[in-house]
Amino acid sequence: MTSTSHTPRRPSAAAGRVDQAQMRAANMALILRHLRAHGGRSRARLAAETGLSKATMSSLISDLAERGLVREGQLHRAGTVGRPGLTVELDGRRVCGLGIEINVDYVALAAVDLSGTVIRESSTPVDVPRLPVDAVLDRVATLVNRMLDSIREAGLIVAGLTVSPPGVIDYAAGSVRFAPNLGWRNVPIVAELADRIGPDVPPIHLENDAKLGAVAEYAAWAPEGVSDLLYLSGDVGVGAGIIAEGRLIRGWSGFSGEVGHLPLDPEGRQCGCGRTGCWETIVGLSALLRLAAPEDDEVQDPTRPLEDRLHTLHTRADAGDERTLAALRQITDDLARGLSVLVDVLNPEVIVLGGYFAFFGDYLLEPLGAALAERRMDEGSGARLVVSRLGISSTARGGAIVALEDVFDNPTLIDTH
Amino acid sequence: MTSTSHTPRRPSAAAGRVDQAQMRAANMALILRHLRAHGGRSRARLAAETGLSKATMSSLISDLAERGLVREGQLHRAGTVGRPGLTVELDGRRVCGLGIEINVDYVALAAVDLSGTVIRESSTPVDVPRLPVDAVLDRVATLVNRMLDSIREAGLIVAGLTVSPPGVIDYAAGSVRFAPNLGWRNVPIVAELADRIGPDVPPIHLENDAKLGAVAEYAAWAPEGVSDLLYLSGDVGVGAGIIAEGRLIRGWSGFSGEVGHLPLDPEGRQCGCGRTGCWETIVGLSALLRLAAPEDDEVQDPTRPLEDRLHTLHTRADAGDERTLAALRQITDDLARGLSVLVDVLNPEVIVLGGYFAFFGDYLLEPLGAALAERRMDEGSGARLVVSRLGISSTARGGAIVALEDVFDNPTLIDTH
DNA sequence: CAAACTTAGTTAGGACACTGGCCGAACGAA
DNA sequence: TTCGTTCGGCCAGTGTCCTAACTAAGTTTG
Repeated sequence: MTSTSHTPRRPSAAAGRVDQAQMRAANMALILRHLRAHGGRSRARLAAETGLSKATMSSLISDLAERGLVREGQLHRAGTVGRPGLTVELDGRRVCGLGIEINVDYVALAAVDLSGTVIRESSTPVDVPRLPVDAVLDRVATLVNRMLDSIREAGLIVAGLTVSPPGVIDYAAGSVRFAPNLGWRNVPIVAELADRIGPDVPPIHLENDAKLGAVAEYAAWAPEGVSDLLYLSGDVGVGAGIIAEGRLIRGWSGFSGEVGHLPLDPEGRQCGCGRTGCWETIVGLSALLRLAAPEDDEVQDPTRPLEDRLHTLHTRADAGDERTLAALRQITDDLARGLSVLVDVLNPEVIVLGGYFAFFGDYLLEPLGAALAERRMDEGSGARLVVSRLGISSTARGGAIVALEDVFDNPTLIDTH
Repeated sequence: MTSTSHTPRRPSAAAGRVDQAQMRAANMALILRHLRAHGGRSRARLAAETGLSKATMSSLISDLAERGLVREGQLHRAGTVGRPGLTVELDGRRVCGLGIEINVDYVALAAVDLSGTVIRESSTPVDVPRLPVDAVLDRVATLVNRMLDSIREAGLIVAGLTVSPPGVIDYAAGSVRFAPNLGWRNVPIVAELADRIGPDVPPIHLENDAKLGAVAEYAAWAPEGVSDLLYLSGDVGVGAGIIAEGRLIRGWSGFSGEVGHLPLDPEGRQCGCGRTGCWETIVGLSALLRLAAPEDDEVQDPTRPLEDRLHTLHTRADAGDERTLAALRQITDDLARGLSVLVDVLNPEVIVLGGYFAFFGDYLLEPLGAALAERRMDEGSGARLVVSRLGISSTARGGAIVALEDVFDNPTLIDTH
């Protein structure tokens, strides 16, 4: 259990073998997922809905209860007649996952328990680019250890950690290949953190922010039956997370959804990546600020907190400031062009806008939706466009969920009390 | 077994339940896939490689052999000492799948057996747009019935059919929603064909051509460990098929990979779809012909067979004709722009060019590869660019493979001899 | 040339997971 | 109070995979 796992899962022959233990684990997993998707219900109803027999259901539920993953709730009157059942529901008091977002000027942590409740959350200002890598890792490890202690004191097991650095990840090596905004290059973050976290290191996963955003949003949409979702994170950089048929699509080497550098700007501005015409040069945060205000305007002052600056812009838009509104219109147009590409390629059912796009959702959503609808080739090809409700914490939250996913895949990973 | 299944598989709670029969079926499926991916080998080696015990392997193999899915081959000397093992390999003499491509001017059929061998192939000229829908369906059914009879006479079971119309599909209804080049609208093709094929109708699947091309190509690449592949079909229309982590990505309603209408033409030509600037207006077959020759040139003569016209163009290019070469260069540039979008979004390991792109592979491949490599953000983000070797039959072949996939998913669908 | 060794495949016994039927418990309705 | 319904537990039965021992068929060694 102290092994660090950071490689993306690949289909492999050995993994496919099924024996009785795995059969039982798979059925236990089925019950957990069913409870997560549809909420608490009686054993009898679970049996009917999953197709398992009542006897098996009783056995599996008592097994899950011994592991502290489910608990019995109140009596529940299903119909009008007959003996009422005892509600079985996910028990959040035993297991949680922990997500760690390392960003340019802060480190955010979020712990989510098995029932999906955020039980711990923290955000700590850290000037990452100015500090040596070692110092940052020490700082992160301290924050993580503190939270681990607090969680464990409360009697919970941490099923896993997910670290999310803002940059290009080498999954196989468990390292950050390149994080321009941090000034990091080839940092073996998984091994370094594992060394600094002790003595019991939960498995450490590594994933990028847009993918984790997609996971966090998908957790909210899955109960409604959505299985194809696209998450678009709007920050200085722009990235997408893709969920297809309920699974996170990572691509061959984890670079799926790198949409910030799609060549979509006909005027071909210079991008930080060295190429020209990248999408994020026209819809990224810098583009909004540049379009909405002159260089010496307060919203372009990097010493002011970003949230305040966005708030200022939003207030101006609300007051009818023409330049701000024009900037938002421009962003909308350019966003629509890129989104229409993503819709054509991926055909998602739901598109979730995150980051600063979410902040300006009231201005972007409607015209964007109209622009997309206009391009619709056919009923069914259009997507529902919504705004993230998770805010800044979506990355850390998604990380926690990814870590928990291991338990939902195989509940027997958690030992009996 | 006579039910027609055409809906895309969706994750569902009931499907997840595992019992002992499914455990055995899953292990049998594992063996079949392992044999398909790695070729014939002894029971002992299969046991070691899959993780199953030798005893279980013996039992499963004899079960599979009774169903006619595997057979014993020659003695195979693994090491130097010890008893030599008997090779177990896929047996193609019992089961096959049948793919049916309905195109504008022909209907192509391909039957592929369990071992991946194409055992029947046919292509029949049919002037689909000129004929009433009923007449076309009658004609298709006749062709299918004839091939079914021939296959069944040879003692094979047809595990399933896959029909591929060139148009927008309604999976849920099993119908062709709109096929502009055929003049079809709302044709319930699955039900109509099921009625006309008798008396034993295998399950009928429905899938579009680019997706089937991807499936057919993936079948060739999977043994090399590729699990993320993009297939790009180049015809008058342009479409993509996406394989991610070994699975065909259909999108929410089956419209994934509709890349022909990506807004990538800065000059914004009018497209048949009603919008402007669609990718296929600059890289589709019509664009090549328009760029390479004047309107009254023989290559633009629709009465000549397409293959001849392409051949003419290729000969001209070989002879150094400047206009043809310039056209190919232009196509290359525009193709690269779109492909780079797809690479950024999907991060495939392999990109397979099909259709007319494959025909001009010797001119397109190298400059395209260079253009993509130039845009590479990082090692690992680049994709291998190759040309399809399957040619025109890839759609029908992919259809046959899709039908066979049911057997690879659950070998117990095939009864004992 | 025969005994020892090595590897392949089969057989027997055991552990274990799901099923199905039966039973008591708990409740509403008559 | 009695009947019918539903919930959940219990137990025997079936079937799967696993381990271990065994037979089979070669090679190597003395």
